Amino acid sequence: MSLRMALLGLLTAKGAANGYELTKAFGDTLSHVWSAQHSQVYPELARMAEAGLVTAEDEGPRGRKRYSVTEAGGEELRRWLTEVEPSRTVRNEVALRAFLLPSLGATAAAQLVREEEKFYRQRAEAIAQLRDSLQAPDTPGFGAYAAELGVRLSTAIADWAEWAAGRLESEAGDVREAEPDDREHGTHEA
Amino acid sequence: MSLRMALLGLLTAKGAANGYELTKAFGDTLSHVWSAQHSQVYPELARMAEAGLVTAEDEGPRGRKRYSVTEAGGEELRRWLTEVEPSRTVRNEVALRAFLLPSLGATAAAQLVREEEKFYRQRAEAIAQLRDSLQAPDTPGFGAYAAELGVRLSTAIADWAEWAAGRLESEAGDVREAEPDDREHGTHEA
DNA sequence: GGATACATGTAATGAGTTACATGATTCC
DNA sequence: GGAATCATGTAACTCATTACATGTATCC
Repeated sequence: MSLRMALLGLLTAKGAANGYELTKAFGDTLSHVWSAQHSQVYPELARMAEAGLVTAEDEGPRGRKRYSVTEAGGEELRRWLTEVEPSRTVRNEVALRAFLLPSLGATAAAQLVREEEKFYRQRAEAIAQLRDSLQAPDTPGFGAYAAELGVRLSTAIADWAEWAAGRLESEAGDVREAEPDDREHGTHEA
Repeated sequence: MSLRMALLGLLTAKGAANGYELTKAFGDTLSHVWSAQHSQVYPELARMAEAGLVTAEDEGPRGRKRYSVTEAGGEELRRWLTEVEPSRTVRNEVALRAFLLPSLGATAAAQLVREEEKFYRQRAEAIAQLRDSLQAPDTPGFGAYAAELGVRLSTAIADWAEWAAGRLESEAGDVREAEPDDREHGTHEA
């Protein structure tokens, strides 16, 4: 249902739009929230029209179709938000990779998380910019709350990666230090 | 591939295990990282055995099968971690609902995010407890990095919800204040 | 003997990705 | 006239959920 709700929300926020425009939104503004390809969007819009949640106003310039939310569509969105229990299923590849880190050596693992840090630091900045550009204009608040959440989540991942990298690097250092050295015969052990 | 890698990782961490045990791990320790049902786990293990990533030692007490990672399996896990670009696709229902919030009134929206805050505050605490229980024992570090990330992400969501609720509540208050009052004709406007 | 947990599967359906396919308009 | 962008679809496949189906060991 989430894709359907995302589409209803987008149409509520932007007014009428066609599938192409909605698909683009999943590629830019909505990319840190939800994603979908056009091959998923077009059939879903057709099903939604059949269910009476949107109306299709056929045939603009090229074979395009302009969709708008119906009253039933708005109602359905409100119902979903307030009455349907959010899906709490987690399927987080970053976290999965974090879980698997110990199967790598400390050095390789540290390198990996350093890259994660860089990526999410950049993403946080990009979303922050988007959020700030969202201040006054068109739609009342749409995107602002999501952008704020995006910034906080990306920052949290980057901070975690920084912490993990530090830990792994010191671990790698310890191992190196603890290794026997040919030129010296240390008397203390780890 | 993620499910496959999660299974390889679990088997690396725990040593040999059967599908039932692995499925349970997705329900508790791994639930904030990745999830899967037994109907997905059993066929995947069979495919992995066929691909030579794990070996199945048939027939324990009840028709059970004990799986272990092969050398090829370990190699495949390392290869995936270091050479395969992580999937950055975001499909986050919390963020989606955040995006859709403005389609609700401020009061209803505030109530919703207060519930989110409560939920994620509790989740953060639960994972923190798991993390702390993970200190010394069995597997070297498995789970510790993921748990730390889980705590940070859950806390970030709870903090965001707290912030959003505050904002929405003051918005709701402003609206109420700005409304004309019968007993008084206010001279100042919002 | 009955409930609960252990243990493994398959089938139908839905959600999502990648690839195939087509055509119109606009900009240069 | 050719490239880029607009615009919409379908087909094959993979991944995930829900429901159906079956049987064993253990605890009380």
